[in-house]
Amino acid sequence: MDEIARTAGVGKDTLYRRWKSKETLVQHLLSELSAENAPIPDVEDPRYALFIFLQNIVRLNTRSDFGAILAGIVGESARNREMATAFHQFWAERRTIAAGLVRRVVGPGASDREIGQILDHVLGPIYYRLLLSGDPIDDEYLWDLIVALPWSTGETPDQEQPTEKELK
Amino acid sequence: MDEIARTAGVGKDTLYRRWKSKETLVQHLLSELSAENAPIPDVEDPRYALFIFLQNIVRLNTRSDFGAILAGIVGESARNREMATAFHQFWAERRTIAAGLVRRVVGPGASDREIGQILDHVLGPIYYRLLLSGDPIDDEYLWDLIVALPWSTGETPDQEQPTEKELK
DNA sequence: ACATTACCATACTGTCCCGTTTGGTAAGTG
DNA sequence: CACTTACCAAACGGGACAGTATGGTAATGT
Repeated sequence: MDEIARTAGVGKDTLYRRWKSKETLVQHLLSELSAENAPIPDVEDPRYALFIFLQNIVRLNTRSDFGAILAGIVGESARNREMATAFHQFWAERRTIAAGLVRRVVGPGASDREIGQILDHVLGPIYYRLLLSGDPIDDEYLWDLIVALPWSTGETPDQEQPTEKELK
Repeated sequence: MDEIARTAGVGKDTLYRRWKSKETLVQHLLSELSAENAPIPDVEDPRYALFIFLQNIVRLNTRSDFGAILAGIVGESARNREMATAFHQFWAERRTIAAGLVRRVVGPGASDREIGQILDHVLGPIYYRLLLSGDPIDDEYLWDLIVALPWSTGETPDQEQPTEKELK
């Protein structure tokens, strides 16, 4: 808090006038950063859109302080009940966003439960590597995740990956 | 620390005589608890063995303080470099154990990279729910994870799940 | 019997950090 | 000008926690 106020050139007073507690601030911060740095890609191909989305998530977690913040919240949620609920609510928001992308990939026939499972299959390994094992995540890994989606539409996807240039 | 000493009926003095710092204690604790509460199941059926293994992981994280400890370490690893390396090493150990179980499921033909990916597919969703989304994990969910293994041997597994009684 | 050692329990120190309070400053309003 | 409002900065209070120090107790060794 002190550091946030200092680096923001703002009084802690002002922070607490805008947000009721540290938890609400963090929750707002997570949603804001996520929406800004990992938005819904404006791409027509469903799989490619999902790929870019995942790529942005990885970039956000590895190239900025977001990953460290996230890890810190995980630890704090273990002891702080309010923080835990705020954290879970954040993930619920993010999941609905990602669910739209996934549904475009697997088709509208999938049930909510199926969509949820697919989300776990896509996001789980990513955050498992980011937060726990520490193994690196490259584009090929992300693409394999998408290709391996169990409920993918039957058409065999071409394994070719988009070049770095296309991402921008 | 105070709580550990108190619940253990031991003086904090003694704790610090046996372990140099809190970090070393926690590291020892992780390996010990994992090996003790999530061992390699002595079951002949590979999928069932993997199922029990995952079930023990979930139980360890939800029914004891292990989950909270784990989350705390995640947070601390974000700022403590030594803790991060020790943490990653812990996961490497655990992965090799789980890799043996997975290899029994998918057959000896799988490469190390494939095994690694499968491990991510199995463990990722579990820890994603445990640490991040907070969604509950029941036996059906675990079984679906195993059934969905992309490199499973061709035989279609029967969806029937083992009863609670068989677990002991 | 005496010294040493191991040990539990508790108190203590230093640190960190959330949230509040206070003092001082500048802008806007009547 | 008087008054309110918003704001930064710093200090403060309180609680949590890691690690150390101290006192007392029991066992062991000589």
